[in-house]
Amino acid sequence: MKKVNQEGNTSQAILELSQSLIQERGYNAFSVRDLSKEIGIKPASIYYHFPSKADLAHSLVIRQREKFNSAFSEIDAQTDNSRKKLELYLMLFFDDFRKTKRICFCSMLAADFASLPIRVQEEVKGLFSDHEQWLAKVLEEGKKSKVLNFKGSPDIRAKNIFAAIEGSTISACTFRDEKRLTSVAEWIESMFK
Amino acid sequence: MKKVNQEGNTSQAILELSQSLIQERGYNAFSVRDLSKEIGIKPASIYYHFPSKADLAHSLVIRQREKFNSAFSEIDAQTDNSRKKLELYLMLFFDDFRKTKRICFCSMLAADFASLPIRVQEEVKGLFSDHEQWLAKVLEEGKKSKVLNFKGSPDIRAKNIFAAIEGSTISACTFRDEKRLTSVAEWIESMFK
DNA sequence: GACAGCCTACCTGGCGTTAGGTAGGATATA
DNA sequence: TATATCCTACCTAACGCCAGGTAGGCTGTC
Repeated sequence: MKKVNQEGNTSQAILELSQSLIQERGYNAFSVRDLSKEIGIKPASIYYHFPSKADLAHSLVIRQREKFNSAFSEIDAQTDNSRKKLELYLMLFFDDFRKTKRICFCSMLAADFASLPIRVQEEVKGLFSDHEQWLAKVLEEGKKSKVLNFKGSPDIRAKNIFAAIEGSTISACTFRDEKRLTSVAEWIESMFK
Repeated sequence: MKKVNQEGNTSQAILELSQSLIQERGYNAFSVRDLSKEIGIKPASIYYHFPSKADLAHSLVIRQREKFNSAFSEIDAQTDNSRKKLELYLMLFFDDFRKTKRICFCSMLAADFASLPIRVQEEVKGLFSDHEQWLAKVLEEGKKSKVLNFKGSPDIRAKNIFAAIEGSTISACTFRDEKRLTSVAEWIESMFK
C-alpha cells in the first residue's frame, strides 16, 4: 500500500492546518475530523502524531513562540534603530493578515483562553509576554536614544501597542478590511513622533 | 407543581446567562445544557423561550445593540463636551469589565465570527458599526469645536479606538489585570490633547 | 377550555479518543 | 543471503459522551 507520508511531513501538515483552523474558528470549533478530512488521513491517525488535541495546541503555541522569537532576533540583527524595529514588528502582522486573512493566532487563543487546557493557557500567556517584553525593550531603547518620543512607561506602552494590534486584527478580519489593521499601525507609529 | 418562572423573567435569565457564558467561553463553547443547569429548568424548556441557539444569539446581539445605543443617547444627553463623551464612553468598558471580569461581548463574537450563523454575523457587524459611527461623530464634533486635537479622519480614528479597546479587554481578561484596559483608555485620551 | 411554562423521553450527529490491526520498510542475526 | 524482528504510518471499528433539537404530555392559572 502506498504511504501517504513518505517525506515525514504529516506532522507539519497537521500543525499548519491546525493553526489555520484555529485562526479561522478558534480552538473549540475545529475538530480532529476537520484535520483528517483536509489532510487525507483518518482521524485516528492524527493521534499517531499528537497524543491529544490539547497536545497539538500546546505544540502549536510553542512553535508560534519560537517563530516570533526568531523574528524578533532577526529584527534586532537587522537594525539598531528603534523606530525601524517597531515598523518591522508591525509588518509581521500585515504579512500574516495578507497571507491568512484571519485573526491573529494570539488574539484567537486569548479569546478562547477560558476554555483552553491549562498548559496551553500558560503558553499563551508566554506568547503574550514574549511580544510585550520585546516591545518594551524596543521602546525603552528608543526613549533612551531619543528616537522614540513618548510619555509613560515602556512596559505599559508595550502592552498598549500589543493590545491595539490584537484588536485591530480582529476588526480587520470581521470586516475583511486590511485598512483596519494598517491604520492602527500608522496611528501607533504616529504617537512616537 | 411550583412554577419556576412566576414573574415571566426566565427569558431574561436565559439572555443574561447566555451573554455571560459567551463572554467567558465564546459561542461554540457554551451549550443549551449549560444554560438549563444554571437556570434550573430542563434543556427542552429553553426552546420554549428561544426556538434555537442561533435565535438566542441573534436576540442577544440585538439586545446589546439597543443597550449601547441607549447608552450613547444618555451620554449625548449628559454633556456636549466631546472629550467628556469619550471619557464616558471608555467608562462603559471599565464598568463592564469590573462587573464581568470578562472579554467584551463584541470582541468575543468577533473572534467567533466565522462560526456564527449568518444573521448573527450581520448583527455583530452592526454592533461594531454602531460603536464606530457614534465614536466618529464624537470625534468629528470634537475636532470642529477644537476640544479634541488629532490628525487623520474621525472615521478612521474611531475604528482605531474601538479596535484598541476591544483588544485591551482581551488582554485584560487573559491576565486578569484591569490596568491593561484602563491604561489603553488613558493612552487613547492622551492622544487627543 | 385555553394557554403558559415547564416536563420526560428521545433523536441524530459530531466530538475526542482508543483498541487492535496491517502493509511495508529498516535492521539485526544466522 | 535468508529470515526474524521491529518500526513507521497509517487503517477499521468502535467507545462514551455531549451537542442542538423535537414530540408530546403534564400542571397550574385565567
